[in-house]
Amino acid sequence: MEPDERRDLAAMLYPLVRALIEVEMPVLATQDVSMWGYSVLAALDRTPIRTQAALAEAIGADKTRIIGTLDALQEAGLISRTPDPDDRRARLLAITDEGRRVRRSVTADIRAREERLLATLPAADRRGFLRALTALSALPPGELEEIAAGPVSGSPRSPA
Amino acid sequence: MEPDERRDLAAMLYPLVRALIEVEMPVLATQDVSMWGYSVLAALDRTPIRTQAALAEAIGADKTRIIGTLDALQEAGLISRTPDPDDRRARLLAITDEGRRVRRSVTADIRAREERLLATLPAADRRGFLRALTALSALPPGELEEIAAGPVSGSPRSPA
DNA sequence: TATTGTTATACTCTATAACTATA
DNA sequence: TATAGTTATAGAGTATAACAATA
Repeated sequence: MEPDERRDLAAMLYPLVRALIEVEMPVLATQDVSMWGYSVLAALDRTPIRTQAALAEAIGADKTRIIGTLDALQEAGLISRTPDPDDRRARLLAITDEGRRVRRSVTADIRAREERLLATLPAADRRGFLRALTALSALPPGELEEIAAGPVSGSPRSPA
Repeated sequence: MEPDERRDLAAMLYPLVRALIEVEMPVLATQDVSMWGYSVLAALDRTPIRTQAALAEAIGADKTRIIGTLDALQEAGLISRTPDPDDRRARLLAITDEGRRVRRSVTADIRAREERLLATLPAADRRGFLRALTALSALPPGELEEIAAGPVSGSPRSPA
């Protein structure tokens, strides 16, 4: 048996995500939200956030990059963005009822499409795939790279 | 039990590929090849290809996009690019011995890093993950999108 | 006329730096 | 002075169109 006759993970995963994004696009279009807009709605549906920078970090984006997205979402009434009375520099971010409705609708549609895909896999592989994916994506930022880099020699504490 | 309490596949996979690419970058740098350069070497190591357009298609790129990559690879002596005597428009593409060496070296290093990552997963999940990933990435282009879109009503043949 | 490879152009996405308003 | 948000600028990556050589 040659168990290692496989392509690199990135080589397999890269086209896969591109295809999955293609799948999501028409769903997002029906509700007039962008990919990042949907990502913001999903994050705020889990919990409100106190600053835009924290939100950007939470969804793996840049604080300058999500501003247009937030403008559009607010304009569409899907999120609220109110200055914090205690610190008027910050903007308190929360999802609205309408935003929640849009988010739930999009998620349900995407989930249905994903399930059709996953249904083509053997049950055991499907379970393992989802469990592995959940575990890997739950790693804190940078942790995956560190594990891949391997164990370091020398004392791990007090570098200077 | 609520088996569906998970995030969207793309939401989990997107940061994962970004992290995996981060992992590959330093490895590629040691051999002075780009991501697309490595992709080309991997494709040509499987089989020589008769035209640049076919190569581009094989690695999911655009024929105009890989030209600079091919220039660099040829310049570095990692591939050969000779006009086809039978059709002087076409360029016969093949990997060189040196290209093969570079490719093998990069793959071995990347594989070692990936294995450290996969070692953090339970064996059953790891197997399922790799099997599912292999199956999904083996789908012909566009097939995944079609499966996700679901069954169509109406006669599937002779659309016009 | 059609095709292969190439070059030129534009468009999208992202990253960096500079600016404002609050603290 | 430091921080949250914003705007402006530039860079990378990608897609589209036009072009030269060959068939």
